Amino acid sequence: MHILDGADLGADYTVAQLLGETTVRRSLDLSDLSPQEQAALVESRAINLIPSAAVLAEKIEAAHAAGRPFVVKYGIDPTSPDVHLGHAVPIIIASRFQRMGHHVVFIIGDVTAKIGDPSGRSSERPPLTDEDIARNLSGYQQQVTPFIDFERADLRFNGEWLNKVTLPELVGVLARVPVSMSLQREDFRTRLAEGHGLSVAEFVYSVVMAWDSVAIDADVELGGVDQLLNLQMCRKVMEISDQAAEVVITTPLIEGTDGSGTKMSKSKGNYVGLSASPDDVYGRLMSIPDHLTQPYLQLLTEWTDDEIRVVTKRLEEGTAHPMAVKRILAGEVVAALHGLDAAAAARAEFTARFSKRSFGDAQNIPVVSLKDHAEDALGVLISRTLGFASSVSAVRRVAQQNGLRLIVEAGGDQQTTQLTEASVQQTLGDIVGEAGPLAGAELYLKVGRKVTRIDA
RNA sequence: GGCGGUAUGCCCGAGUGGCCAAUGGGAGCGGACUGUAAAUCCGUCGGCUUAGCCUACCGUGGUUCGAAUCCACGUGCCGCCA
Repeated sequence: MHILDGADLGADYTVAQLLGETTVRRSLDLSDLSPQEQAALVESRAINLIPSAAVLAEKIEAAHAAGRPFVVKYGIDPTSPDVHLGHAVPIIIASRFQRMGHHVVFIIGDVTAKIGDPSGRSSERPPLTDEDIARNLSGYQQQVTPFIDFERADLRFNGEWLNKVTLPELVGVLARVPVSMSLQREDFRTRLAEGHGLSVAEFVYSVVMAWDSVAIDADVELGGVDQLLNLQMCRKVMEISDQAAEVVITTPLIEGTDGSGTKMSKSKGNYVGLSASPDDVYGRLMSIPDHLTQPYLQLLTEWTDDEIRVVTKRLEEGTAHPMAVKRILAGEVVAALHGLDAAAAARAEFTARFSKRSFGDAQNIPVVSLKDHAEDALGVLISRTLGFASSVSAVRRVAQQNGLRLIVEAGGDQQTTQLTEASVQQTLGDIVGEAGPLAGAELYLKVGRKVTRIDA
């Protein structure tokens, strides 16, 4: 994108133009790329590509020559109802395969979920029930819809074939899989060494999921790097079953928004949910440390390596502001999930609320009606009604630490009054009353970094 | 099945009869500084009608003027043996 070279990356119109271009890309047809170009495009975002990009290109060519669909497998573990940006990384690769004209098959592990993928686990995890699986799956498809065209993809439950596997079949395959292959895994060895449980079911998990690859005769399988060992087992089992081993592609795990160096995960709270609101997605991305901007751009957008290089260079030279680039990233992700208009709106909201610190322009602030809550004690209102704090004591603490403020905004002017701890017990009506006459002014209540508007 | 160990606040982890709402670290929260950054510094971190009161150290009973701390039983987890 030529715009990246010279333009002011902080300007709204530049960003709008840029996002417009990348949005077109997200649905761009890639089927006219040669097999080699396709392989290279995929390789540029992968950590492992086993055995090689050349083999991937050959397989694409062979499928084309034989007039059969080229099958890309992606396994969904229906263990959590929330999908976040970390999951989006391989999904985006799947989207590219789809746009290259290939056949993406999502495998929903209804049977394997009952075993529980042991990868990276330090202890056994509880198996899921059928209800869990159904609930988790229902949200999944909806959440990845921005990336995947489900009209053209397959969604299959592995119970379809796994429920029919006979014991002799299973034993037949297991007999040819060396135990050492699983024992080499560090996570298993650690668990055994530390005396944590490891069930035989978990031990053969990878063999069971490999059955999926055999069942659909996969050409390629995608997964996060944490899946590498499982994916290699898929290759092994396909060979045992006299099929051509699939090409394994692993994608990086993105670091969490807190910059702690650990991967994005729900349990650490350092994630951006795909179903989050535009403002939330934008805000969470703005809070990532600067050094994550570049990897995020690479893994979550359709930017080319060249484009990322241009921006990185400008950052080093100081001709682009780190925050401006991060705002573009935030816009990219919001545009992907919610569309261009939402991205522009989130950008404007962010500017109004945090950069100009004028709340009048901000749209999505919670509102409290003075009429309805005049008799409510402030502390109760903030903790119960607004949910800004976990308890009245917490509100009290914020007040003690000068975080509780009443803001009167009239025209462009702001007047801030610090509220004391005593006011936590006063009613909202009394506090507003003390602020004096308010003709034509807007009232805001600030609790730490959270804000609410008070409507007369 | 036998023997031994262990169980503390969101997490890790001190505390072995009163000075314990409980040391320390992490997370969280607030303030300063900023780009709602990051890093840093300071503060805070059970609840409530907050100079006070209430509920808490796996559960239930007990000893004691007084227990997170001692005893009994139960439960979970861990180790060794079978």
